[in-house]
Amino acid sequence: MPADTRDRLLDAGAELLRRQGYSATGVKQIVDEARAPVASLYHFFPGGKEQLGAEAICKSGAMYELLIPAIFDVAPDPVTGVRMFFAGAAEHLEQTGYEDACPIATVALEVSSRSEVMRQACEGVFQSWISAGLARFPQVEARTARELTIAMLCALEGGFVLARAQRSTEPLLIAGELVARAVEAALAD
Amino acid sequence: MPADTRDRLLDAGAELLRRQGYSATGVKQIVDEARAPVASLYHFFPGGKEQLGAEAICKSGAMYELLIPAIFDVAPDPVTGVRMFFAGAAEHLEQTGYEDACPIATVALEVSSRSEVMRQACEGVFQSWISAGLARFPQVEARTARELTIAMLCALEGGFVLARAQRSTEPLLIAGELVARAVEAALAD
DNA sequence: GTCTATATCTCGATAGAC
DNA sequence: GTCTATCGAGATATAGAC
Repeated sequence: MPADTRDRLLDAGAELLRRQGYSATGVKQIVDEARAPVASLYHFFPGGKEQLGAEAICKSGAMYELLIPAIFDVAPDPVTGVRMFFAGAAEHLEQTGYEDACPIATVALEVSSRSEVMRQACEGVFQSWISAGLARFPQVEARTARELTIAMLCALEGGFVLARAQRSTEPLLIAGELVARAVEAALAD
Repeated sequence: MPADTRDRLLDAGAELLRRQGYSATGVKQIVDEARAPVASLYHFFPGGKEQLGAEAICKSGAMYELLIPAIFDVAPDPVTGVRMFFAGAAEHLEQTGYEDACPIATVALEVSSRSEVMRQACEGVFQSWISAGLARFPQVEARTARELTIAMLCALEGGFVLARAQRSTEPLLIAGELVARAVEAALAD
């Protein structure tokens, strides 16, 4: 039983946005991938490509956010959690031929100056990730937890940039180790 | 005395790639910005948009690379150098309305899976940045210097991603502080 | 090297029948 | 909700005169 057309469009859009970004992704490509007629896209998303894109970003963001507790909850401690998080990202990236990195990073860089709708969608996702990450560092004070989370996200996103260009997981793992040690130091205080 | 047409095309292309990425930048837009005829683009760059793009990325990369010694040389020590580097990036980003971030990051994410020519151009730039950064940490052993440099670039690139989406320099400064402390710790060993 | 003109294609989006 | 057909614009690239 296939998901309904609206869901298929969102999922197809999300996947294409993740891999090629917003500008390079055409509505034709989305509907083909979703096996949906063109008219359906404009039926479900009267705002066209931009509305579909924004909703796809939000959905991707919510899915990806679930990884944070999923990984940290099985880790023995936050430091190990950080290492596992980056190792998992590196493994997935490699297994997908360096295609599946962050679901929103490309779009965030691309359209932040060109579409306020898309930019705000990305901003919302980052905010939700920061909130979710914050909760993983209850041992330190709120301000420190916030900074550690933001630093972790920066390291992760930047790691993806270098890793995709170099077709190597090395930058991602080095960035992860940097964050792990920072968390370690914060917990020691 | 204006630069010759080829240079103007490269500079215009580099600026547009930095701000909007590869897919969103049209050749028409490049020649308009460069005040050059369309035919000139194909005269100087027979490989079309892709060749111009790759050369623009390389040129941007070489320019940006000069910032590394320019900043670190006037800094009293590497730790301060790192802080100044991130502060400078944050200031420039803010002053340009969050437009001028990394000249190659957007392209690196966008086309790494779609154009091998462009991907290799980005990879080459990152390699050269790593080499240049390495030389700024002569106090530690080569392996550590390399890891610090890569971590710094990851933090910088990721900081740009979050900063552009959030229209705030906060992520960039937090990421810079993370790296500064890591350098501090490495120098203390 | 630069000009004008254009070929060919794909883009996002819409119309109207069903 | 889905179909077919198509709009107008803009994309990359090329041709041929100068």
